[in-house]
Amino acid sequence: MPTLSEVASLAGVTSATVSNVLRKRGKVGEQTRLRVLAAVEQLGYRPHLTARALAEGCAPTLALMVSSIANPFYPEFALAAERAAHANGRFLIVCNTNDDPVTGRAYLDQIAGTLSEGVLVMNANLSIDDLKKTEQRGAPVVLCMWEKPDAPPELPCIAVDFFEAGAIAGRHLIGLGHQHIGALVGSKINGIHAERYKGYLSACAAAGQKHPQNRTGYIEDSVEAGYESTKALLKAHPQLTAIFASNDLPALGALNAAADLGLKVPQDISIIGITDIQWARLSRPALTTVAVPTVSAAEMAVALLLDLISKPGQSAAMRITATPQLIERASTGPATC
Amino acid sequence: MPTLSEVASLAGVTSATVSNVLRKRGKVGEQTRLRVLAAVEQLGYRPHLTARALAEGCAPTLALMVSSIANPFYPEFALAAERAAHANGRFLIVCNTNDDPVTGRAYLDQIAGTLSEGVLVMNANLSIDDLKKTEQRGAPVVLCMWEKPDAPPELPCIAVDFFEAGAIAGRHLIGLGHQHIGALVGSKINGIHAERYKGYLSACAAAGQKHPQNRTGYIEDSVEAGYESTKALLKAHPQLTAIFASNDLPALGALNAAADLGLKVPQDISIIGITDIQWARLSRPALTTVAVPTVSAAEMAVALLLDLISKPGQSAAMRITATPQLIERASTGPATC
DNA sequence: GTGAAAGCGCTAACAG
DNA sequence: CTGTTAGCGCTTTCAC
Repeated sequence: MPTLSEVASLAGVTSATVSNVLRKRGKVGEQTRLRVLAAVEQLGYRPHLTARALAEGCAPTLALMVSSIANPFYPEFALAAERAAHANGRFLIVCNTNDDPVTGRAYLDQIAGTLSEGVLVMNANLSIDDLKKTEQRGAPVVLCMWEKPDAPPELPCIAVDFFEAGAIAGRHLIGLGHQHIGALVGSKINGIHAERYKGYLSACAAAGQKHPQNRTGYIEDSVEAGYESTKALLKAHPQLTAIFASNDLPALGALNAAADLGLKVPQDISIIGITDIQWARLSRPALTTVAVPTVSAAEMAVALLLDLISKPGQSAAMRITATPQLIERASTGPATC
Repeated sequence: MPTLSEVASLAGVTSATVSNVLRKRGKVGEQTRLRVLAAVEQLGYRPHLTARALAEGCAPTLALMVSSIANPFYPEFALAAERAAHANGRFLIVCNTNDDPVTGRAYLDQIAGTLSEGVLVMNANLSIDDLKKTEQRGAPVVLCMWEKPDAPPELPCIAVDFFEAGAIAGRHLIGLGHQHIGALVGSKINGIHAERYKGYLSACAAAGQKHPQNRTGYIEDSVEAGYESTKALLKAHPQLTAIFASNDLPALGALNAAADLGLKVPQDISIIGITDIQWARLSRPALTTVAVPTVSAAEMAVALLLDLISKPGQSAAMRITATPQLIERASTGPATC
C-alpha cells in the first residue's frame, strides 16, 4: 500500500502538503493540489486509518456490546447504529458478551479507548461499575434503551419509556374487556423487564382490576420459556382470556402454546407482546405488540456518543426517545366471556 | 490512559523491557518482571491496540461485509464469526452494504488493510473485481458460503453444497409421494439460488418427474415475496401438494399463504425451505428445512482468513463445509392425492 | 537481561 | 502557500 510520503515524492511535495490537500485543511496552491491529486490517483493511495487514528489520538470506531448479536432484537438496532456511525465516518465493532460479565469486562478493557473511541451498551450484563470505570479512563459510554428511570444510571443513556409500553399493552387488553389476564415477565437474568410489568400493573389498577401475583410467570426472555410458562399458566388458570408478555419472544411462544393447546387466537385467548421485532408481523396470527422506537434509539445513542467523544467532560444527560406505539395486529381481540 | 513508558519509569526500566514482559518475548529477569507487572497493575495499564497495530503493521480487526445485519440469516453467522475472531484476538467490524455496490466499494477502500486486516464477504452484492482489487492491495478476502462451484470464484472461499441442499429437499418431497410441486427461487437480485434450484431439479429428474417451468416463481428472498408468489402459484396450479423454497424466508411466507388460504399444512400442502434460520423451528407448523452449516462455515471462514493473513501469497484454495442436513419438522407430510 | 534508537504512517504546530 | 520537525504509543533490532 502506497504511503503519504510516496504520494508526496511523486507529486514533488512533502507529506504535510499531501495531508493538507487530502484533509482540505490549510491553503494549498491550486496547481500543487492538482498535482497531488493526480499522484494520489496514480498510486491508488488510501489513507491508513490506523496510522491516522494514532496521530489524531482518536480512532474511527465505536464498539457495540450486546449479549448476542443473534438475539432477534439486536440486529435491527445494530443495523441502525452502524448506519448512523458510518454516516459520521465511524465503523462499528460488534462485541458479543454472551451475558458473561467477565467476557464483557475483558472487551471493555481491551478496546475502550485503545481501538474504539466509545462504547454503546445494550443489555449485555455488564456492571455499572465496570462501565463507569471505562468512562473514567476516557472512553465515553452510552447505555442504550435503558429501562430503569428510577434507578439513576449514573451514565449517559438513551431511555425508552417501557413503563408506558407496559401500560399501553395493559390498557389495550383491558379495553378489549379482558378481566382474567396472565403475565409473562422476563428476563429472569437481570429482572430488566420490571418496568414494563409495573406499567401493565398500573393499567390494571387504573381500571380497578387487580392482577393476582400467581398469574405471573417470571421467565427467561425466549420463545421456549414463553411457551412453557403459558402452558403452565393456562393449566393453573383455565379462565384466562389474555396474556400480557413483557417481550415479543415470550409472546410468540405463547402463540405457539395456544396453538398446541388447540386454543384459537384471538377468539379463545388474546396475546400481546412488547418491542415489535421482525417476526411479530410474520407469525400467524400476526402479533399485536407495543412497538419500541429501536431505530431512533440507535440513532440517538450514536449521536450522544459522538457528542461525548467530541466534548470530553460533558455532563451525562439522559435522553428519551419517542413513546412506544401500539401495533394492533391479529393476536388480540374482544374478551368472549 | 497510562502509556508503556509511564509504566517503564515507574518500574525503573525502559519501555522495551515492559513490552518484553507483556508480550512474553525475550528473556526478562524474574525480579524485573515482577516489578514491571506491579507497575502495570498499579497504573491500570492497558496496551493501546491502535498503536500496537501501527507498530506491528497488523490491525487486530476483521471486517464482515453483509447486505444488512438485520437480514435474519446473518446474525447467526456474525455471532459465530465474531466468536471465532475474538478467540483469536481479533475484533469484528460489521459493514452493511445495503446491497449497494458503491457503498460496498467505499467500505473496502476505506478499511481493507488500513483498519481491518482482512475481510469476510457474505452476499453483499460486491463485484468480484472490487474484491480482487482489495486482495491485490494486500488485504485477504474470503467469500463466505459461496454457492456457485461451477463459476470459479477466483478468490478464497468457503463453499456450501447448496446443490445438494436443493437435492435433499427435492428428494424429501418426492419421497413423500409429491408429484405436483411448486418452486420458489430467490433471490432475484443476484440469482444466487440457482444452485439450490438445480439440485432440486436434479432430484426430480432422478425420480423421473419433470418440473414444469411455469411452476417456479423467481422472487426476492423475503417472507412477503414467498407469500405472494405462493398465492399466485396455488391459484394457477391448484393441484400442487408441495412447495420447494430455495430459502427459509419465502418458505415461511408460503406457510402464511397456506394458512390464509385455509389450507392445512402439511395435510393439504407440504412446504420445505433451505437454511434453518432461527424462526424455522418457531413457526406453526414448524418448518421442515435443509440446514446449512452456518456456524462451521463462519468458523472456517475466519480460520481461512487468519491463515491468509499470516501467510501472505498463499494459494487461494476453496474449502468446503459439512453437507447440509434435512431437518424434518411439521411442515411436510405424505402427499394425499 | 536490559537499554538505546529507529520507525510504523499520519497529523499538527511552527517556520519560512 | 509549503516544508521542517516532532511526536502519537508501541515493537523491534541491535548493542552493551
